[in-house]
Order: sequence, then C-alpha cells, then structure tokens
Amino acid sequence: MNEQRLRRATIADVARVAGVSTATVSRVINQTAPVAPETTARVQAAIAALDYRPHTAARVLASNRTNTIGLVFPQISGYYFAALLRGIAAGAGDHGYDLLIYSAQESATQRTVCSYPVGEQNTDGLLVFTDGLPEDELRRLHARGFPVVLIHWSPPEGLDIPSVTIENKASAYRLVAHLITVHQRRRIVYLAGPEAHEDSHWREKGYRQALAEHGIPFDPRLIASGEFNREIAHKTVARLCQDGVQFDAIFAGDDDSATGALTALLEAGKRVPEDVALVGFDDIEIARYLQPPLTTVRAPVERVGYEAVQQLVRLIRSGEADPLTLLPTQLIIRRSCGCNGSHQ
Amino acid sequence: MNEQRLRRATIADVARVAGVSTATVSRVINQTAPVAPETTARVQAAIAALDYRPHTAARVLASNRTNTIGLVFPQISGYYFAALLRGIAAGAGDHGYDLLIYSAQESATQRTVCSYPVGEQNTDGLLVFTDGLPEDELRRLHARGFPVVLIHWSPPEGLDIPSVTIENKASAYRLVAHLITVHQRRRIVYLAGPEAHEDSHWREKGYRQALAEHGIPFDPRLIASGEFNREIAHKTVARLCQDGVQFDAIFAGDDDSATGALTALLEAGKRVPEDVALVGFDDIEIARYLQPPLTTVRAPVERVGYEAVQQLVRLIRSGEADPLTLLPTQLIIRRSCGCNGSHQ
DNA sequence: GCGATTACAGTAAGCGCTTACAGTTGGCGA
DNA sequence: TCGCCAACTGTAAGCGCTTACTGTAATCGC
Repeated sequence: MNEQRLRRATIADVARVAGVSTATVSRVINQTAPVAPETTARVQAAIAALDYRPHTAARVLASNRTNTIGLVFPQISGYYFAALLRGIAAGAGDHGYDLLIYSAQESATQRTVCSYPVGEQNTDGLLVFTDGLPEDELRRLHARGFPVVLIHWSPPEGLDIPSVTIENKASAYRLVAHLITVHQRRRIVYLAGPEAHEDSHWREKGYRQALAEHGIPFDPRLIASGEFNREIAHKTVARLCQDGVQFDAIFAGDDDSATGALTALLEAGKRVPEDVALVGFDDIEIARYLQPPLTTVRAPVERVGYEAVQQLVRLIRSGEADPLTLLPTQLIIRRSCGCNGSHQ
Repeated sequence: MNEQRLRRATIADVARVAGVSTATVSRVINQTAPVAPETTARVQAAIAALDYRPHTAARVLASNRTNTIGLVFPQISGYYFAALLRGIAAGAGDHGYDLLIYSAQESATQRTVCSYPVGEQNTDGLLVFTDGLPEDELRRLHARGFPVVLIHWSPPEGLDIPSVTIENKASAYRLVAHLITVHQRRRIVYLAGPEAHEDSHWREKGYRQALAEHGIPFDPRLIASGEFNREIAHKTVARLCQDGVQFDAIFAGDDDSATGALTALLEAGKRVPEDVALVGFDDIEIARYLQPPLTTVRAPVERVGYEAVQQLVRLIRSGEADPLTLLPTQLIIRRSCGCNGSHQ
C-alpha cells in the first residue's frame, strides 16, 4: 500500500504524448469544439495509455462550474431517507451532477470561516431537506442568488425558494373522509408529528377540513402527539386508552406512529378495525404486513427526490423553477380501516 | 431569484480590505503560521464584512488535498443503508472530511473519460460498500496507491485493501448453536443471501460449523435461497412447506428474509416457535415487533460506517490501516427461537 | 476566381488559492 | 553591543485546467 503515489498524469502529459496542444485535449474531453477524428483518436489513445483523469478541482476552478449539487439533511434516518436519496442520486446521475452530502447532525468540527461545509463554495446548487439549514443561512444564499430547492419544507416568509413536497392536505382529507363516509367513524384521533415537521401540519389541516365538511366538531382532545415515532405513538395511544378517551378511529400522522398505535390498541384489548379503525401515512414497506394490513397513503418519496433535482437543475441552468411542486399520492386501502383490503 | 449572481469575494478582496497580503489571510484561515492577534482580528472582520468563503476548488488545486472522501454504493436501499451512512457521515464530520457519494445504480451518463465520477480526481480516499466497484477499477486504484477501504467486502485475490465488516461467522455459529443446544432443533434451514453477498457466505460457514460441532450432518436440501429479501424468502419457505421438506427451525440470512419466512410459516399453518423456531440476522427495527418477536443478532451497522471512515482516514494520513476490522455483534434472544424473550 | 465561411488547432491568460522563500522586526543571551 | 532566533508579514510561483483570441487551410456560393 505504500508504494509512493505516482504523480498523476496531467493534461499537458496527454498533449505531449498525443502531439497536440492542451487545448485540443480539453476539446476532445469536453467536446466543446470540433476535433478531427484522427486527432481525437490519438488523444484518446494517449489518455488511455497514461490512465489520465482530469483533475476535478482544476476544471472547477477554470470553468467556474462545480457540476456538483449539495444535499443537506437534518439527520439521516427512517424509511424516508433511503428512498429519497435514491431518487436524488438517480436525478443527479441523470443530469450529470455529482452529489455532496452533509448531515447537520455531524458533530461539526469547528471550521474557522465557513459554517457549512456545503454551499456556494463547492456546489452549483443545494437541496435542503426539511429544516436542514437555519433560516439565516438560507437567506444569505438566497440573497446571493444561489440556487436552492427545498424538500418537504416551505421557504421562510418572503423568500421565493422553490420547494417540492407531496399533497399532504388533500391526501389526509381523503383518508379521513374515507373513515367518516365509508366506515361511519366520528371520533377520530390525529397522531401529530413533530412540531417542526411541516408535513404534519398540512395533514392536520386535511384532517380538520374533512371533519368540518362532514359536520363533525373538532375536538382538541383527539389531537395527540405521535411524533412520527413508533415508541412515542405507542405510549400516547396507551395513555389515551387508559384515560378513557372515547374514539373509534386513529389517523396516525405516519406509518411509524401507526405501528406504535396498533401495538398499543391490541395491548389495550381493542380490535382493529372493529373497535378502532386505523390509518397511517407513507406506505412504508411493512405497512402491508401488519395485522391487519394498514390502510395508508402512498407517498412517491423517490419521485420527490428526483423531481427536486429536476427543479434544481432547471434553476441552475435557466434561473427558473416551479415555486411549488406538489406530488400526488395514492390512497392504499387495506384492512385496518375496516375495508376488505383487496389492495395488496 | 434572478438578481444576477454577485461576484464572489476572493481572498484578494479580503486582503485589500484588511490591508494585508493574501498570504496572511490564508494563514488566518488555515492557522498555518502565527499571525498577530490584531492582524487576525482585522482579517476576520474583513471576511465577515465581505461574507467571504474560500473557494474549495482553488484550495484543492493549490494544496493538493481534497478533504473529501468518496462513498460508492451498489444501490441505495434497505435498512442497512441509512444506518451505515449515518455512521459514515458522523465519521467524516468528526475528521473534517466532506462526503461525496455515488451510487452505482445511477444511470451513468456516459462520461467521455472517467468511468467513475468519484475517485482519485476528486477525493482523498474511497469507501466501497460490498461490490460497489468492479475489480479492475479497484486494482487500478490500488496500483496507484490510492486509499480505499472496503465495507462488508473482502479485497480480491492479492490486493491488500483494508476491510471493515462484522463477525458474521461467529455470530451465525452462536445463533445456530443456540437453536441446537437450547431448543433441541436438528433440522435447521438456512435461508441464504445473494450469491454476491459475502456476509451470507460467512453466515453459512458459521451455520455449518455449528452443525458439525454438534454432530448434525449437513443436508444440502436445507439450504434455500432467501436473497435477503422478504418476498423471495416468503416464496422459498412456502415452497419448502409445500414440498414437505422436514425442518424444525429456520435460520434466515437476514431479518428481511426472516419476516418473509414468518409470514409463509404462519400461512402454512405452522406455529412459531413451537413447530418451527425462527432466527434472523441484523436486528432491524421491526424485529422486536414481529409476532413472535424475532430472535436475531444485532449488527453494529452504524459503527461499521464510523470505523470504516476511521480506517480510511488513517490510511490517508499515515498510509496504514488494519487489514481487517471485525466488529462484534450481540445475540438478541426474543421469542421466535422458543425462549421467553425477556430481551426487549 | 475571390471573399466569406467553416473546420481545426495552438497560444497564453487566468480561475482563487497555498506555500516556499525572503525579508523585517524586536528580544535576549553572551 | 552583537549575533541569533522567533514572530510576523509580504512576494510570487505555481496547482491543472478552460477558453478567448488567433491563425491556417480547405470549402463554398456566385
């Protein structure tokens, strides 16, 4: 492993071997100007012979394009993450961009100057997932005209930063309306997500709208905290049962909390869906394997990632992007709501 | 969004405003040489005033250090992924490295020269997960003395590339020995993973060793393909039941296939663990929520990622690293093997 | 047959940093 | 007092590319 590292071949080496100028080599590599086929062949042979790879930093410096997009995450976890990243990686690949990722949870080694390891200094644009970046940094980037696209998050007051997310409100509405109209449920608990999580707010709005439109009064006692977390949802629902709160359905803010709720309900001796109907949100992998299989909403997570890259690339290249991209979801009816659940 | 992008401040701007040379500014930023406190203050004020960020590519080009490590994945998915990445991101952050990731599944826009978007040209070292990189590329990098660390994968014949993984064999041995000695099982199915997946081979070796040491003859009919995949495992086990193969336990190569196996067993009218004991591997999140809760082995996935970065950084900085890092696992006894399962 | 293109190739000026080298001080031991 | 050294700062040479500008020869339209 310790053979000294060989000096890497540079464009000048290639030029010398091929008997052309460095400009020509550059043109062959980037296809930025016509080069005679025979010359091209000579250059390519030289590149192969020398095992030459263009030095990225030098290209960036000279061309002023990094060809890299940055991704900022508050934390890496959960079901969402892998799917979203898959979409983003695919999008970046399709558009020829590299992907630099930064998780805010990293114990930030204090950097003298630059508070964020990813930004204008090393990327062409940024993807920010939920509250991955504090508002002032966002404002700073925006003031500079640096391309940023938000994922599952709205821009702060006054900033016109494009954002990509899913139809939370409409989906929640449909889910709750289903519980009300098809299964005649009227006391429906909403297991809210974390305060900071915008999605949860929109889902709650959909929930409230469904109640309102079906003449069911809103009861604040039926809003409980699930935190998009199995354990917490478990405890919350257990307490609800203990406290004797009356309810005949639970709309869990996401599927993770739905699984917690399910366990708690069974432990409390409730039958699902007979005594309590249960619906979730996300359609995580295991949703269909629960007993009973979970009725939920399928969010096109991967597409969210892909679409976000799409918008970012447009923003980088043309300076414009859709202010808001709302991706449609799909109602997945299984058995936990009381249906037959032919849906797989 | 369309205000023209402002020309970014350069080190020369900072130097001018602070009334010093660019060298001094550089020294303040990098703390590479003593600078008078008063000068430092002036420079920092100028940096703040101009909102200056050093241009990464320029630093890389000048200093010949990218301060970035690359991560190559065959595909982004599964439980493993998020946890591993979390460890890697943490490790990279702790050591002051940025993280560039590349998923081989990206529909590779054909690049003229460089087949891999990540490598010597833009990183200081590479982390390769399972078979993320073909052997010839690995050999090329190794020949160049480029730092690479393998995760859950062994170097090809003849290459001394450090690798980090978990104690697959010993863990599998313990699991199977537990089934044999504590629960008197003798016809134990092994649900193997994908051919390419090294872990599965080691787990099988542990399985065979446990059989051998307890005087149980190895029966090839009990080796079936689970592919580390719920659906496939489901089908495989269903077929096993149909075919009337006799067995009293299943050692699933991973927890995903264990969940598939569980469903298939229940569907076939077998009681778990009474008729068939079931154990998995990984301890994924839902393992404890299965009915019955799954006995398995907890792999320190996040630590694997962190440790891999550790080794890579050592390799980058000092040229040496441990050839093989085997992280210990922990037996998680729940109910699916037949125990009481006090373990949470 | 002549000016205007077009196809192709080279020259050289940076891109924004780091750092080797070279001062200029002032303090301190001898 | 002198030499030495540490502390601090500046000068300028690149790092390996891209690309504006030039230059040449061949081709084309009429």
